[in-house]
Amino acid sequence: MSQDFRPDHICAKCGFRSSVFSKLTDEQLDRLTSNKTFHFAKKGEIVAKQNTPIKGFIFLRVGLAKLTRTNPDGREQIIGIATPNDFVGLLSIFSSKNYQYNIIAIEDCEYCCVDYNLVINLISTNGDFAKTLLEKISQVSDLMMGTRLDLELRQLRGRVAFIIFYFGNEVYKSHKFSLPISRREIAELIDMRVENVVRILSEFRRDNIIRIEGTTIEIVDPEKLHWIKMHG
Amino acid sequence: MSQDFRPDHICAKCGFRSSVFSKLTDEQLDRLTSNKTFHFAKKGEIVAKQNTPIKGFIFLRVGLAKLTRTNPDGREQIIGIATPNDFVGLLSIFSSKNYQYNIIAIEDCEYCCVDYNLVINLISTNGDFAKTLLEKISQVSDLMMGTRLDLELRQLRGRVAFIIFYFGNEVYKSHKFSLPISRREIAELIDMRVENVVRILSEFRRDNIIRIEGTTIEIVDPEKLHWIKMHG
DNA sequence: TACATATATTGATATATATCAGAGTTGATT
DNA sequence: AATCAACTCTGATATATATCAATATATGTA
Repeated sequence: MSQDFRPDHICAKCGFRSSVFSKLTDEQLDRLTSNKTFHFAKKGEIVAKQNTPIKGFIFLRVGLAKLTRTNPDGREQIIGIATPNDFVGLLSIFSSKNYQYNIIAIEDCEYCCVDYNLVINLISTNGDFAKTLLEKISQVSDLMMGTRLDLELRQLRGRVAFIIFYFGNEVYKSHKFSLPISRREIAELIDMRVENVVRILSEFRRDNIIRIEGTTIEIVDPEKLHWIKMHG
Repeated sequence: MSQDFRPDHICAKCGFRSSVFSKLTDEQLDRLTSNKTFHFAKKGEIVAKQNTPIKGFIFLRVGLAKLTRTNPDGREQIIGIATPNDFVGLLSIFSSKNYQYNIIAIEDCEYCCVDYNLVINLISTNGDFAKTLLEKISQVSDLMMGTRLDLELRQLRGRVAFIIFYFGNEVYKSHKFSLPISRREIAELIDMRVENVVRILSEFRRDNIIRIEGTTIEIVDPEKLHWIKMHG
């Protein structure tokens, strides 16, 4: 985890300006800019660790990260994937002094960390900002909960189709993309076993629904994939 | 859903006073009191309906309610149980104009409904209140998400044990209680089939872990139940 | 009371998923 | 080049869960 203050990075010009921080005054935004730190994380590096103190708000600018949870029995669970311009770990940031999840880069990442107390202060002094933040938190948690509930209804084929669809349509917005996570991680993300992930991917390939070359996946038959996602 | 203004119910003396509304001034609390409505809902009655406009913040005072979701394929999913002094439907209230879930009484309920715009106004004008509300929302969503993730890891026996434990320890705080939901509803809550709920309950009874008399359940062997909850 | 309707229960069977075993593949390190 | 570890893949088998069928029990209602 390297750090770089990058004075050239002005929060006002950042992608976040348009969403959560849109209601801040110029003065407040300046304060934000001078109280943030800029970081890099290489693929595999830990951005935040479960059960360690929350230092600040983490905003993912570039790359992908996974949110994971290590269970008492040692089993790893991936809760979700964070994409650029996401608040990460927003869910638990107000309910606990510690991160509830691990945040781990699954692609090389750039992210900002904004001081916790500054944001708390902004909430108290800027009601519109507080409201915008509430909306954002509500959206994030709603989306995550909805995704988990959707997944629970599906059986394995449907879940695998779901996750391929997700990366193709939501993350990379292309029918051909390089899967950023291993088969094991897919299994951890959609609550199944590695062998079955592999098996079903092979099945999809055999049925000409997808093409697989190394880590690259190409969706050949989106309609069939979508059907499986909905009815599999 | 009957309505009753009950002038004798002063928000300042309500259970909520101590949690979310603790940071309000007396004047603000007065405004709250005069802008809330008081309601009853009999067991089975709908308090709020999925995809209908959000009227206000619903605070459950007495009774239990279930949060449900009707899926495209008609399958019903219970997301969670709301207990007295809970905000209900808090998750999506800021992210959508419509309720994302149904709220249905599973016991006779009393609840308050506070005008949406008033709360929004309080957020903008009272930073400490905004912060408290953020914390509460964060807690609620964290708890719900954690519960879903916990359930996903378990197989059927573990899930059934989980839910009996939940009602005994969290809701009724007694080893003997009357189950407020049907077998079907248990199945919808922990994502399994009615027949298997029944089967596993019978199994628990046969193994002298619980006793069943009609809707009444008595936890006879809490240790064994807890073991199954954790390792089943 | 009698009827219709939802719920509860159990057993037999089919299906879905996990587990186990083994072999091929890749990537990093020495 | 050799080695190791993690990942990928496939087949055989065991286990968990869903489905189907049938009956019993409750619950509400005309």
